[in-house]
Amino acid sequence: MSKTKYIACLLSLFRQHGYDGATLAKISEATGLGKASLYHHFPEGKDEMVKTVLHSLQVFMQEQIQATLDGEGDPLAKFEKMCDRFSEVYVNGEQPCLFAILLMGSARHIFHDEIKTIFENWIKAMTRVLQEAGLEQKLARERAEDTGITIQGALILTQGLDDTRIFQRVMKELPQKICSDLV
Amino acid sequence: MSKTKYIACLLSLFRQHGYDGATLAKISEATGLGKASLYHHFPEGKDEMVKTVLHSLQVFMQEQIQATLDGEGDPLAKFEKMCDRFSEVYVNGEQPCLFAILLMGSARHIFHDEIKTIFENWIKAMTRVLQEAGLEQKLARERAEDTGITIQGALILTQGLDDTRIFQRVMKELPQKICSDLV
DNA sequence: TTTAATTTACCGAACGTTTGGTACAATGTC
DNA sequence: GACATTGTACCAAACGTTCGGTAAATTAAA
Repeated sequence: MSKTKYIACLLSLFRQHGYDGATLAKISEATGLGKASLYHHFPEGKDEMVKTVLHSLQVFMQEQIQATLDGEGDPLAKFEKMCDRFSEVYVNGEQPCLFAILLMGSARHIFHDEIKTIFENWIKAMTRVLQEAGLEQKLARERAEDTGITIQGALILTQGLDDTRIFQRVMKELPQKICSDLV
Repeated sequence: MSKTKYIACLLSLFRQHGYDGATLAKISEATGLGKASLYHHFPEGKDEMVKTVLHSLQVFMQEQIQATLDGEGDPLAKFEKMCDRFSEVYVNGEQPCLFAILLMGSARHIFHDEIKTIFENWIKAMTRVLQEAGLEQKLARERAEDTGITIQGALILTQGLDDTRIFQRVMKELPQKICSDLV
């Protein structure tokens, strides 16, 4: 199994069980790797596994989300593509967000800086789109924040009410809502 | 120390450290009770502690939030009062939401039903207000959901970006946003 | 009103289990 | 032969939980 496969496996485990819940025993079983092998690939242990997963998510955000936002096309099309990507990632709200899981977990302080950077870059990319579309700096930033808030909140409520229709509805309406008053 | 004090102490601990992070050792230290004594007050252990805290939060939601929404006054005033209560509870976004913490944690399945009920009752109460204000059933329900989404999302983003101004801004704007087109 | 019985609140010490992590020899691969 | 990879065995520390038992308050019986 390749390193990429291991990372995908780890991401799945951490999303399912959280940081504390994803024990080395479970990780060992899911990857098919013994403990010794896990420590061969991730010498610094569990924290390194999480950081590796976070790094791969940072790359995903850069290559898939920010690239889309910074690329060609009208704002509406960009946000629609962004929402499509997130719908895939979160499987229509069925799966939670690893960032939220880590932020709400016992090890939040260990990974906070990485997550903060990822969030900040994401919000900034959205802000840029809205500024280019004619929105004043402050308003653009606020609307970008509101977009992030909506997606994260929809994931929480979808989990809480156990109803993926909520996430699906929100993601369908979101691009229009962001761009409704743009020129 | 009274049972009420213990519950407040437990709530604080679970919000700070999460379900797994709040170990019996920490709980023992924070409450001043020995581990064995904790099992006198909560015979079923840690899970019972969480369930007791959840029950107290359910009471809070009923007496403070739903009572406000079901009471007298215009919709805007009701939602303003609701947002004020949440601003207190979450200390302007500095503190996370226990529901989100539990939903994102390893023990989510244990407490999911309780949280679902609390969420559902909250959303329903908001829906009622918006229906009485003239909104059609489906639209009222969706706007109530969006309100819950906004609050939960604001808490996540505030934690992630480590900036309480986000939560404060959102909570200030939210009541107007909900009621802007009501008769 | 004293005394006996019971309940309530509490705790130190230990339980068995699981945790993340390590040492090292064995195996595969170039 | 050299080096990456892995299985086996092991560890100390921490986990939630339970045990046996004490001190004080409450209730019942005399």
